[in-house]
Amino acid sequence: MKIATFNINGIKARSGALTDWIDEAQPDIAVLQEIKSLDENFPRELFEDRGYSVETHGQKSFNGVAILSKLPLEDVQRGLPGDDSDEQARWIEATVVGKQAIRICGLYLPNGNPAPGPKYDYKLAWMDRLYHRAQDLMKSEEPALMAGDYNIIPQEEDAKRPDAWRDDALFRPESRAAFRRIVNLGYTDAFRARVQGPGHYSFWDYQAGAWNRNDGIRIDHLLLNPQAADLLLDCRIDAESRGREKPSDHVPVWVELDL
DNA sequence: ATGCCTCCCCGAGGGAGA
Repeated sequence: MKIATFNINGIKARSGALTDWIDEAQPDIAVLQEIKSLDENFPRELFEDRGYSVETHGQKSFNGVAILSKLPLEDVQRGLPGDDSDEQARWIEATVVGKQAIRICGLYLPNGNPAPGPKYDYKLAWMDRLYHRAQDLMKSEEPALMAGDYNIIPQEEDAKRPDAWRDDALFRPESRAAFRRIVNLGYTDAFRARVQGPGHYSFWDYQAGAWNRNDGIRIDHLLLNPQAADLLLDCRIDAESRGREKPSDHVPVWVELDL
């Protein structure tokens, strides 16, 4: 089973690039971030016509996440637990049953810039809530995966120019420590379980020819709990899609699981 | 890079992204 994450930077602007990618990559499941759309405005028929079930958690203009799945999506939950006053649409999860069941979580972690400041405080508070959800998924002892735009550069090797990101909310020590605190519960960064070394990125800025200079960062991740990591067959970044017409600034990252 | 694009709002130009 192929499970992908893709920050599409607006469903309205990306419907063509997204359906092209889906038709070629044929993911069984795709979690999407930054749909920037209300649920009622999401063009679900584009995906239903291709055989996908569609669940969205959108908001007007900003953020918004979705799950597409060729198998039924069960027990759908919207919103990350831990703060009922949080109105930003950044979390959706559902269960999919293949050879066995897996809990699929799609997330759009706050950017957090400028740091320090209230947006950075929100990022770290959100990551604390994520830690608690990750803890519960660990306790379940059932396969679970948390995939999305983490807005975290885990290590220096995950940026072409780490010094340019030193004071950025994506790379500050507190951000990386909060990410490691979650990983250290026992999660596997699927990409790093399959590919080592520098030069592998999932985001390139639209500005200053970042793509042409391969000036990227790796911030889109799939974290697997131990029961899901047992099933890991492969993990890849579809970097090539960044060079196409009207691309997102992120590219898809996917795992193949023995499910 | 306190911002070189691109997205969204809609019908100008500002906020947000990373």
